[in-house]
Amino acid sequence: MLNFSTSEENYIKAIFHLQQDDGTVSTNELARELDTRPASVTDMMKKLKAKKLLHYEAYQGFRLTQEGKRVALMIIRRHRLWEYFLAEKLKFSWDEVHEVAEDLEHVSSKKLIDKLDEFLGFPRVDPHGDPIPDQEGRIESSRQVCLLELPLNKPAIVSHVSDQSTEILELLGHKNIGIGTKLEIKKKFDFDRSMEIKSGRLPVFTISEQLAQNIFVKIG
Amino acid sequence: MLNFSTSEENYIKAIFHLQQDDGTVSTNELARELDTRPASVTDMMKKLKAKKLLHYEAYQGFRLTQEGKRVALMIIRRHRLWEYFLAEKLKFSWDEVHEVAEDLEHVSSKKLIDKLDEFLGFPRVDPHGDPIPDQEGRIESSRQVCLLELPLNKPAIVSHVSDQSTEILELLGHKNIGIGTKLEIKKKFDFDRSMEIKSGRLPVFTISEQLAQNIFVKIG
DNA sequence: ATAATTTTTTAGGTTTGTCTAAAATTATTT
DNA sequence: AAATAATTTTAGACAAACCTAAAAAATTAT
Repeated sequence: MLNFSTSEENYIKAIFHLQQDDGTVSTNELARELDTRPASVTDMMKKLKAKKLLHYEAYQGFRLTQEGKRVALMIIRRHRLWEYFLAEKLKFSWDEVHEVAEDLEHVSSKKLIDKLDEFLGFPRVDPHGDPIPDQEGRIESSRQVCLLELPLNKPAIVSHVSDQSTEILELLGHKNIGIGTKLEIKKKFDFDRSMEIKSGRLPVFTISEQLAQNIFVKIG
Repeated sequence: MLNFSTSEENYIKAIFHLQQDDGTVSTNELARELDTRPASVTDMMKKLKAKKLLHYEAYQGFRLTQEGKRVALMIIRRHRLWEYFLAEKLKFSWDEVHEVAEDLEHVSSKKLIDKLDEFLGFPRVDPHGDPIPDQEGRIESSRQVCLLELPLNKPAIVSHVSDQSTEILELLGHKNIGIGTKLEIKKKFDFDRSMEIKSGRLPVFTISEQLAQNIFVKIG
């Protein structure tokens, strides 16, 4: 079990997130995601290829090998366990955990992470509703659907918010939507794809297409 | 409040430990402590001087400025809080916590550390008996004494072990000595400065001068 | 006080991870 | 299919943090 630098780990994680299933990732895409330059991406891709973490031929894009995916899942495991710890034990608020976990995830002691997992009671999802990979890298694929696709009047539970910017979190906070919120769609408007939502005993409120796009729910 | 690299932090911490009170630290000393080369030390000393963390003139040795000490105490605070967390919450054994804390201590979110402190109940000493600096960098100076200086038949409590090598920890484990162990010296031999120790209801046992040198105790 | 030794610094090189600018390749338009 | 545009890679630099080997300064011994 090799060890990787913080930088290498950030690249691996970003590729994992960009390549859903078997898609291929482009240099520009990855540069944008990591806020770096395409030339830097190419340099790193060569290094990760040499370490057999990537399938990569010049100009053809890249995707993780099995080994690369395994490494990515371990980084994600660390990240999400720390997020859970920060929210659950240290009482960090939902929107603060990500940044701190970005640092903690690079501390790579396996024993630390497995003992943390045990201490936390083997949680299955992090505070954003994302599943936490187990020691073997296995991940629970929960059948969740984008709020845009949720049928009218079907109760569902918010399980994930894909964008994690301060702006979206502020808006969600204002509308009292968070992971675990139960809601249903009362009306959809074709004109701007906005929708009216009913949640608990709050009065019905409206959300925009852009917002709905970033909210994912689990249906019973 | 500036941020420092892992490497800078390790140098700062090592200097703090080598300069008790107002002593000055030499290039070779520090290189030995950090397992690096004297030339590398000189490079870093220039950098830390430029950042006003060090008093340093070529060939004259160095010591931390007030600001340097403040930074050192914050790193030590992080290190010891994580050690406490690892031992107390994650059930790491005494001799495993140091290595992992070496990594965790470089995650520099102040909020993280203050919340961790609170979560742990504001512990005053880490699992090795070393005091934990508070948010302001204040440290409890407990009046402890080296076992070599403890008078005969005076009960004392083990509060600190200065060497933390696996070898010494193995020996201490074997003799059932740990932080918090109550003991007293029953006999001292001038020939080799070895001593006979009585602890709890165990039979009297002997320890060498080298070992006694590394054990510190608190006297009632 | 001078010579020998030790310590410390300088000079110059390496690796990792980044950058800019230019060249090569691929994709898109006309 | 050729020209234009976009993407990707190469070439060459730079900063951080380390190294070795040689020079400079300080210390110790004669």
